[in-house]
Amino acid sequence: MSNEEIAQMFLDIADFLEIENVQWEPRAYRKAALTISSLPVDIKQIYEEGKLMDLEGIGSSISKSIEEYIKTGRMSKYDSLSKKYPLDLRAFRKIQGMGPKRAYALYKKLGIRSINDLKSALESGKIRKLEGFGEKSEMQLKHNLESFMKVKEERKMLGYVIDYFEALAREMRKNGPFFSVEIAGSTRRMKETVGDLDILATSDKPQKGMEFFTGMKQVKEIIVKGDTKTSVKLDIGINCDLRIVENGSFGAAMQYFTGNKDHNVKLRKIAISKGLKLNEYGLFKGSTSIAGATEEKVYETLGLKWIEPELRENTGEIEAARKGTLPKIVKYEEILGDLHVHTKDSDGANSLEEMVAAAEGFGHKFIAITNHSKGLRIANGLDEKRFSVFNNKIDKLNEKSNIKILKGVELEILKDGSVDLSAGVLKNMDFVIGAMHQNTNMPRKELTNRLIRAIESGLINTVAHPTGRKIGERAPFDLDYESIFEACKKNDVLLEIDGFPERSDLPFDMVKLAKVYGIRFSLGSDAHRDMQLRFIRMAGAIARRGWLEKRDVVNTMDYKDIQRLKR
DNA sequence: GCCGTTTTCGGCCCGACTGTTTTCAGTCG
Repeated sequence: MSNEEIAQMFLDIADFLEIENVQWEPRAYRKAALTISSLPVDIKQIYEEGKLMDLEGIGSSISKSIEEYIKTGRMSKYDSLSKKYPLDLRAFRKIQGMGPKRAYALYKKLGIRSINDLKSALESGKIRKLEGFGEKSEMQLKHNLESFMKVKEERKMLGYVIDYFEALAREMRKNGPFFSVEIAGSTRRMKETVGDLDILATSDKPQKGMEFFTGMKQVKEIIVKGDTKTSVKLDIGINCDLRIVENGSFGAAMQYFTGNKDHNVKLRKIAISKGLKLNEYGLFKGSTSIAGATEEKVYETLGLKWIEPELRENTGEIEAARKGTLPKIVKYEEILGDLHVHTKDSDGANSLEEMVAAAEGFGHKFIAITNHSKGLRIANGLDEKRFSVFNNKIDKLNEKSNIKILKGVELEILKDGSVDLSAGVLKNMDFVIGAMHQNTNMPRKELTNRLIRAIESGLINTVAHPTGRKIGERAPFDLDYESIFEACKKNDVLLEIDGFPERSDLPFDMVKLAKVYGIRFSLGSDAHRDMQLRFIRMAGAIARRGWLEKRDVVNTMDYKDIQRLKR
């Protein structure tokens, strides 16, 4: 049982109800599904605390369904509907242009239940003869089915594609018939993963703008093309939407296309409550636009302070903007260095000198080299002897280096919570990251105690990638995070935000939770080669999305103050 | 089915594009 499973069941129910032309309920179930799939904790835990109804979009009826499923492993509403409509909606949902109604029409008329059924029906040419379908629909479905089979459309990790995105926007600015070109959407919010790229432009020649865009070498395929909206598939396998608006609407459009959806819905409701209407073209009183050229004016007219894009997730930022209590989140340029970097002395690809030179190129003031310790054999971890030789090398390099190199280690936290290097060696280190890499499938209580013992040892500065999750690969550790946070606070131990894309750990929602405990954070790229130093930006993004301020992030301090951190 | 800065009842975001339609339904974001 997982949050995702329950979320999928609710999405199925929403589709079933849509087939039955039920009004509004599909929306309610979809909202509940979204809430559940984005929970940072197991929903069972929330159920056990009796707090299901506190969740957004979950009321008495849906919470009863969740309870039934947790207790019995079945959900009667889902069971009866899925019996009535035996369709593989989960697969169909992933095919562009295949909504619940079309799926049902195909089932009713041709008995299509699965992807395979759909495939053979398409091959036999039966679909084009159906009422409501035609040759073009059939072609389109064929095409979209193919791309579904080829790549199971997945989200990309932003850390890997953001440079490509920005280069694309730069090229449009430089050579296209646009006044301005800006990236919006989840990229602007700096979400860890993105499903597509949203670009917004202004131009007095929208048609020419769209021509230019669809003719770019990165564009592999045109999905839809109009004067204001065009969607394409890019060569890196991700869709890109371009919207062109007039200058007077640019702020409203930036607001609208930055999202997220819930944030926007709430803003529109505020507009309605003031007798106004908000859409991507502006904020309107009747048919008169009273704001729209800038985002600031749109927010201001709604009685809100402008909200940083990274905060726009409808997790309290609108209320804070109304009350004027928004945090002054840490700026990217306030992050002065990187506190988690490897060299080829353990499992990195570049030498110490190369990494330091690259860090200087990135504008860092300092960098902590944190190679693995001996317990992590697979990563060629260093023992006491190798560390003392390596640290001497750092001392020497520091004499001529333009940036400060901190002596660090990513220290293995063993099964019993002890660590694998002697206190003597650790004393000479500037920055110690404690990490669990092995035997992490222990029961929750044991794993929690193991980590707490390390936190209380007085030997580590920070807990590396605290949840251990890897996006799309590995689930987070089964830990009692509240106890971990309490222990960190009590012992003045930091939590790391690891910006390596697959890790993105702590995740931003847990950063926000941990901040409440008064914990401070260290940011690291976890770079294993020079170019990966760029991932510090992603760590900064998570910090911002977690509402952290400058004082919450030790990377904003002078290196001398980092050396003086308590251990 | 959910929710409350009008409301415990009566609303629920809204516009673009496409295809198969002679005026709109379905899908998407």
